[in-house]
Amino acid sequence: MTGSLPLVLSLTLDGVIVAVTEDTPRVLTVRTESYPRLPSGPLEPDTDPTLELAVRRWVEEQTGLELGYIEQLYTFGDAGRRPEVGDARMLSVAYLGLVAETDPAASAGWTDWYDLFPWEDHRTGRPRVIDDIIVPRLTSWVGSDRDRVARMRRTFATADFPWDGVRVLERYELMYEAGLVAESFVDRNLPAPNHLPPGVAMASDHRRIIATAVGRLRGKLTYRPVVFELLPEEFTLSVLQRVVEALAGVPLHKQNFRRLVERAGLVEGTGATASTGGRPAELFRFRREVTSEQPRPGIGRPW
Amino acid sequence: MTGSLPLVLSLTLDGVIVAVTEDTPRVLTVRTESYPRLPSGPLEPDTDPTLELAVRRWVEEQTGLELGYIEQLYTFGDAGRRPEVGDARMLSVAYLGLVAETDPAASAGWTDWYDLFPWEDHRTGRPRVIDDIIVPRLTSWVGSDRDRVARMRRTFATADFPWDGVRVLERYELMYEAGLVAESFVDRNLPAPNHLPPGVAMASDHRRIIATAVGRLRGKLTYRPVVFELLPEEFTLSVLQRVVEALAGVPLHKQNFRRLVERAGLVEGTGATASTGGRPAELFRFRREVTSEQPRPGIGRPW
DNA sequence: TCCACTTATACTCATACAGAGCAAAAGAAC
DNA sequence: GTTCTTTTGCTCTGTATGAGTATAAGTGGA
Repeated sequence: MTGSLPLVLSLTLDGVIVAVTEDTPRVLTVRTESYPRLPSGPLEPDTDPTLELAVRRWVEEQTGLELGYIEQLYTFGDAGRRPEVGDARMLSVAYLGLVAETDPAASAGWTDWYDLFPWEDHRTGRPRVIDDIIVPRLTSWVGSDRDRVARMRRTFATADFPWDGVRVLERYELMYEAGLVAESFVDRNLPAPNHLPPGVAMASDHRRIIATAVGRLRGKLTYRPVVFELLPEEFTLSVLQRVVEALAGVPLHKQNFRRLVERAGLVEGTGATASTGGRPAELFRFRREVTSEQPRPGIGRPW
Repeated sequence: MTGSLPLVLSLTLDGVIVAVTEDTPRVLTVRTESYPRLPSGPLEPDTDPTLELAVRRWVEEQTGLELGYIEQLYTFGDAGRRPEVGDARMLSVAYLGLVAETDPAASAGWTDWYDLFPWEDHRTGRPRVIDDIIVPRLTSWVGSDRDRVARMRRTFATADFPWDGVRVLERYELMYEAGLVAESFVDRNLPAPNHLPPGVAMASDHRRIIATAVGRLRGKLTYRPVVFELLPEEFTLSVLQRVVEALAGVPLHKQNFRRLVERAGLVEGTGATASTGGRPAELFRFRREVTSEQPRPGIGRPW
């Protein structure tokens, strides 16, 4: 037996590619026979000069999309994170990318954030599913464990705690531990029960990775002008607001949002207008110069 | 020749372990014949269940310290990040740990942040080295390149730009590119010139990793109560303030700092006092409960 | 043509909070 | 006691945010 030593360590790159269309944030996924997965593949040590370029390569190969903005998200490397693989130790470095939506190759498609995490969309109020299904089921799992009680309160905003859009991963992990997502069972080779709360499952720990990405992006919105990566060259302030709301998952006060964006010098009017069904709206474009003018541009933290 | 195939991929874990004593933030380093390095070592796929535990293990083996708080920092994996290694592709996952200072084993020691980055300490005003040495040398390297001009302005706060303590990595990278740190030369097997700005060099890209850690920690201070990991059980508000100032690298307004900390409910008095050379100060302790009370505790963002 | 409706935009007001400084309190050193 | 040092309490001001009111400028239908 020559040449094939057992692989003890393998490194995969996962891309969480986000776009927003029709007020819905979506993530790029690859279809499989079972659960959908993120575009991903191993690092080629000899030909991929950087991890980032490797992600770009895999995403393009599997979905046909060329990426613009991209940043490293997290490295996942716990033993048993992919029980389906067995002997090899899987490590994966996940990246977050943002694109203005375009059509991917046929083998790929877009999956709505809020199909993955229905409890995360608070734009039209607190989703019914939280108090109708999730909190009751969590409550019985939590029992009288002080720590679990605190986690539930803080993540799902029970007992007067305010909702914090950034805690996406904490919420997912709580539900995972409590056996409220399909992955809790799949990972242990158990059949998923019938009456789980809604929420599309994904392969491996990809839903967890996406939860990390959603939280990161929501946080970043408030202190870096990343939204503009998701928008066309020109846009109305309402469109901008709706994209931000879609990502943040909460509604924003329209007048104050405008004030914030304009005061921060993030945009400049183009003179042109777009008809909207009501009074026509002025078109704006992102002022790339803010980066070199303002100390830390971003869309404040009203949310 | 049997059994020794070329290693194509190796995974190392690096720990950036921070402590603050005598108003100086320090990072745990291991002495070597040449440049000091971070405690680090490869992942043992069969015995390290998680990356985090592997870091803890390596740090303890090499320095004798047991870690408390720890979080993942970044994964470095560019080809050529360790030119000294040659054929193997090195990947490293860095972690940031915080401890109340104790004595490490003899082979290890503490290195001051501000010996590594003398330009980062603005507690007693803008360091002379910036305008006397760094900015002049950068200016000639920058030339008329628009992008470089903007980077210098934003990172080193020239031309009325405010100083941003978080941009530690950006500053280090600018200096690296401009050939103002020893690593620029070491990495290319060139002898380092004599008249570099002050700043202790480290092995491999470890100074870059520490720069990442410093920036991350400075940022995190403002929205998570992490300082307390570095403090003893009981402390005066002045001690707390000095530790925060040491990390942030900027002076804080004493009265406002107190107001902030107390209003946030981060601490509670113990009744006891400590003599200080002036009026005795009350001793406080961290209120761990804030985590479950406040939505996002931290020490505001006055800095 | 006029009216109802929709969306965009301008402005106001109360409150909270950050930045800055003054002043008193409580000990130590002499 | 007096002086010095550090802690602690409090005030004042400007600015940013949260929330709401009012007006502008289109569309579509009666």
